[in-house]
Formats: sequence, C-alpha cells, structure tokens
Amino acid sequence: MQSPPTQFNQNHLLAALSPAELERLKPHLELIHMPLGDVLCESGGRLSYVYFPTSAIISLHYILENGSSSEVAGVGNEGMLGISLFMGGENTPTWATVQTAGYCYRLKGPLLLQEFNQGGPLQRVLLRYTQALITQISQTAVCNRHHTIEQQLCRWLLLTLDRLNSQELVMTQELIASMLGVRREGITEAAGKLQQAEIIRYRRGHITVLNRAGLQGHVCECYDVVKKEFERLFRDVKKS
Amino acid sequence: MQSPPTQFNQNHLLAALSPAELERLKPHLELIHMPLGDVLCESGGRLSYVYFPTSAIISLHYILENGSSSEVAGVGNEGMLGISLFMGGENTPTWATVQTAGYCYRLKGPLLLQEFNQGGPLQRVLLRYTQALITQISQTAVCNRHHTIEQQLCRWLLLTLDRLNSQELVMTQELIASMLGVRREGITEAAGKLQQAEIIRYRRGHITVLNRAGLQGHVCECYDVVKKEFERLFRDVKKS
DNA sequence: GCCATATTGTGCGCTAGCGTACATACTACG
DNA sequence: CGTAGTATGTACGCTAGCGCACAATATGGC
Repeated sequence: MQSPPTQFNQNHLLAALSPAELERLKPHLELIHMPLGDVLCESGGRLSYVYFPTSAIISLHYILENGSSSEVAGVGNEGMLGISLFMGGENTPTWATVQTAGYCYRLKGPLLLQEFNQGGPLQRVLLRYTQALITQISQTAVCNRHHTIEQQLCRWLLLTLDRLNSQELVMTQELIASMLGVRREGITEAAGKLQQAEIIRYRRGHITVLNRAGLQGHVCECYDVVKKEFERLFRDVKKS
Repeated sequence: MQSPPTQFNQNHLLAALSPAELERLKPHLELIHMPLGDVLCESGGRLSYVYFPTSAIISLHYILENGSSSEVAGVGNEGMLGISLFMGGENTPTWATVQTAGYCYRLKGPLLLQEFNQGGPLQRVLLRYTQALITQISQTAVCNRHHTIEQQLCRWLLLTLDRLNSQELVMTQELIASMLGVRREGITEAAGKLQQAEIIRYRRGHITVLNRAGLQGHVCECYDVVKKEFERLFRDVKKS
C-alpha cells in the first residue's frame, strides 16, 4: 500500500478554502483510513462527521425494498460526504458506503456547520459542490434510462479513475453490478468486450485500465457532462 | 379557466418565509401566467428570474444528443425554479419547460440572491428545499433503473396530482412519454391498463383520476420516498 | 502446496420495452 | 357539418437485459 495521502489539498474542496478557514479547521481535521465496504450512513441515519476523501471513494446509493440497489452518485477527492448537514434535514434516504478503500479527512458536523454559517468562501465552495453533485445525480438518472450497460460501465470506470492516481481499481464485478444496479452477468459481458478490445485487463477483483482513450470511445455523453461540471466548479472556485 | 391563484402562500416556499422577508419581496413578486411548453431555461442558459409556481408545473429535464429526453424532477407549488442562482454556477445542463400551464410568481435573480445572502429563514428554507429536490432526482434515477413503465407512470401521476388542486391533468400521452423518457406506445399501454381498472379515465389530452388509492396500489416505493421528504421539508420549516 | 471460498464465465429461456408502421377516432376550426 | 390535423390504439418482429443454473478458475489462508 502507498503511504497515506496526508496533504490537505489532496481533497479539492479543502484545497479551495481560504487560508484562514483552513487554519481554523486544521486542528479538527482527522485523517482516517476507510476500509472497503464500511457503511458511513444508513438510510435515514444521522452523520456525526463530514468526510473529505483524499484517496477513498464513497458511494451514495439507494437500497430498494426488494434488496437490490443502485448508486446515484460517487464522492471522491473532488467532494465531500455529508451535505445534508448544512443543507438541512439532517439525513437522507440514501446510503453511503466505502467503494474504494483509502483515506479521508473527517470533521465533526457541528464544526463544519459553524464555519458554514459564517458565510465565507467555504459556504460558497460547498454550495457550488452541491450544485455539481446535483448534476451528477441527474445524469445518473438520464443514463439509467437511455444507455447500455457497456456505456454505463465506461462512464463509471472513467469517473472512478478520475478520482484515483492509479490505473488500477480494486473492484469485483459483483460490486460494480450493485453500483450500476444491474446483474453481475451483465458486467461480466460488458467487461469481457472491453477486455477483448484491450481497453482493460481484468483479474479477480482488479481492473487495470490499459487504454483510457478506448474507454472514452465507448462512453456515452453523460461522462462529459459530469466531468465538465466538476471542472467548472473548480474554475469558478479559483476565480473567487 | 379558474381565476388565477393570487395568494402568495399558494406557493409553499413563499408561505414559509418570515413576515419581514415576504414584505421585502412582495413589491417585486410578479404574478405571471405560463403557457404549456414555454421554455424557461435551456441547457447552459442563464436564468434572470426565479419562479415560484402556484398552479403551474415546471419540468426539469435533460435532452440527449440524439434528441430524446427525460425528466429528472418536477417543480410545482412545493418549490421553485432557479436554485443554481444561489447554489452557484449560474446554469445547468438541464432544461426547464412548462409541463402544466398555470401561474407563477417570479422574482429577479439578483433580488433573491441578495435576500439569500442575508442568511435568514429564506436561506434555510431554500437550502432545505434543494435537499428535497436532490432526493427527488435521486429517486428518479433509481426508479428509471428498476421499475416498470406502469409503476413510473403512477409515480408521475401522483406527484403531478399532488401539485394540483384538481383531479384532471391536461396532458397528452406523447408528453408524458417524453417526460418519462419512454415510447409513447408504452404510455398508451400502461394507461390502458389503468383505465381498464377504472383508476383513470383518458380522453384526448385529458386524464381524470377516478381512484387515487388505485394509483397508490400500482405505484413503486419511490413515490412515498419523495413525498415523505417533501412533507418533512415543511415540517422542519415550521419548526424553525 | 492444497483446499475452501470467492470470483468469473457461459448458456439457457423469458420479458419489457423499443422501433416501425399503420389504423382509428377525436376535436377544433373553417 | 365536414375535414385536417392531432391524439390514441394496435400489431409485429427485435434486442437488451433479466433470472436462474451451473461450470470453471483464481487466491488467500492454512
């Protein structure tokens, strides 16, 4: 395993704070490792911390009455978990689990809220992030309706790749299937095609992306929409 | 046509403002009629007004490169159009069109922003609404993945019904199909079943709901999730 | 090095929904 | 009152993805 990513600015939101804000928060930011599968928040549950991933990826997903599930958005080093704390309502019908093991900074909810209510750049950044998250969720809705499993797999792989430094994801087909809300066999088939095209290599819980451009050739428009929105978020934030 | 709904409190968000806030805004709130199909915002376009529907319903939807479309959320008298104004980012990849003709109060964007930045109850209400909107969009994503056209039609009818005072919607099957992102024939079939079960009556662009409980018997869990979230929104708002 | 277990591959038949084409029936408007 | 145009009904073959069953294979722990 690589050494833990201990720079605050490895999370883009923390990186976008004003120096004064970051100094105030620093003593309370706690670096923790999050193991795969860890449940951070159940449906209707209350978060006592907010999490700023540096290398971990968290999945926001909904679990149906019949037990099947599907992801509505992911949270990586571009974002944070726990927007409902400052948006109000305290909890959501959504679950949050660790989809890729790694590190997060966490911060006690009330502290974040206090800083948010000052109305400084942090507020602006967090609201802007929430807007980008809305775009991501919307695009998931559209993609679920209109695109093939293969296209969705490519979208998902690219988004996940963008949140990592590495070309390799630790991830079973079963897990990907439950994220996309499809059968595991559907992923086997789509991944098989990508492997034949030498775009990815698969080995028992590890996917290596050999040819990123290849993925982009198979992905639907949804990936670009989400990606551009995140780029815009950080462009805007810098301007401020 | 009924007489226009001219009470500010017919929009639940306006109704939830503090008296002082409402007094400040009142002189600037302009009641306007919105005809069916009116495009309020194109993808990437900038809104100069925010809209608080009283009897109109606005659809937030995405249009794919190939021309097909699907709705990610609706906005009726429970909400407002234009959250990106205070969330930041100014625009979204989403379109906003009038799905049911009716009335809205509109307000110049900068005025809303100014009030929002005061950090009073209005800010709290709008953020809380945005949280509920996120739930609605998330549930659309889940529903698109897992539920049948019939279930989705029921969800959509119930949500629309909740935003109206009437049991009759003015709505062609073609339009519903483009909302749900499915074929028109799919709606014909699903609506036919509901009609046989004497739950709705269909006549050329008009749907009358005969038996609301019947709809609830055919709907998926998604409707309840969204509905409860909106109820919670206004419960919370009253508490404050 | 071996084995239990988790993971992936494959092959059915089945269904929902798509795309297309065309027939029918309202209804608004002249 | 007739007609043009819009809205709805229906039919048919096709495909993606499902549900299920089971075979094959890697891997970590002993």
